[in-house]
Amino acid sequence: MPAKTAKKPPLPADDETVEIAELGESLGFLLRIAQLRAFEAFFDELSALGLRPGEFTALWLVLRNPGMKQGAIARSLCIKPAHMTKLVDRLVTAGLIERVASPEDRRAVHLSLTPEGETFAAARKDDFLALHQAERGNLSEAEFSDLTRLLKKYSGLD
Amino acid sequence: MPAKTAKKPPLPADDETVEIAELGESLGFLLRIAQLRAFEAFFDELSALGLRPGEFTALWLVLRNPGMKQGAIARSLCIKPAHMTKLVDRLVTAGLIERVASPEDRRAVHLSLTPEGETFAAARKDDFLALHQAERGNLSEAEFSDLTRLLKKYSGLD
DNA sequence: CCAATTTAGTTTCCATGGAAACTTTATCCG
DNA sequence: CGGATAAAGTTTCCATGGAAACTAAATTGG
Repeated sequence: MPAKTAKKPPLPADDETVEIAELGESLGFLLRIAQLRAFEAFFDELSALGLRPGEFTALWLVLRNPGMKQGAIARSLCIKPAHMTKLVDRLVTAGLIERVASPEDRRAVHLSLTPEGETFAAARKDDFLALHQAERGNLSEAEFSDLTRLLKKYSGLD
Repeated sequence: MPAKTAKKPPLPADDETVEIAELGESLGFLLRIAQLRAFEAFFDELSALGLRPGEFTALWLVLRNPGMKQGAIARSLCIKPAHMTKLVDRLVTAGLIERVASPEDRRAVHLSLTPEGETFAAARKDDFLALHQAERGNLSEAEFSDLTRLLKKYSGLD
């Protein structure tokens, strides 16, 4: 049986070692795996919050942009309108944010934190910073900053 | 109406420009946005294929690891067993791969390409390489290679 | 100023993918 | 050997998120 040359030691073919081959250069694949890791970090750190990643992110953005229209928040997070409606519903039900009808445009809705939401965000600020540490994983500070810079450039967020 | 100045200068608050703030340093957020871009690249390039990213990836791995057990493929792609069953079902229905009962372990299933699958993979090899180009997007060769290296390290794929 | 178009958000429906329970087979250990 | 446990896949059910159709309101062109 021909030795299945893996990258490091010339492994004999066992029935578990899979040759990833070109996938190791596939950005789509690597991004998906990396996102799984990042989700793990999120839940390790913030599972006690009762918020999922999307909800947490939206809450944070409302904190930083009080009174912004729902659609503007959704676009900046690349969340589709249909999804945003449901996400905001959950945050409203949780008592963290509120919808305010726009005086100038009666179709539009402005989002802001409730007093409970303010309290919640203030209390969780440290968790958020801890999350950034946890997200770094096994990367050095410099590697982490390279990685975020490259991802921003790739995504067109510069 | 005030001119809506672009992203850079210290903007007065208009009702569309959202302050991303700390999210710009959140790896989870950046990975999600980057993955959306990568999906766009995939569909721009390979939409005519009739395969979704996961199916395409699984097919490629079976091509590179013929006869491997279904579970081993699933683990290496971080696909859960339940999902893998459905994904393989679709590829079998499409006539591209086949399940072969294992002679040593009657619970296990080995996957391999059908002749149609072989033909398909051979014909699409160039598309796969073109996809890698498309995935690079606006990154230079060096940046792309840095990015994939950092993602692999972060994901523990070294 | 009114019809046509566009926009904000919601609703409904569907596809993707995970969790848990289950079936069948293999392994472990007394 | 034979019961307990573990493992490979599958099935069922559920949560997440997108597409399309819809409502209501704003804008635009004639």
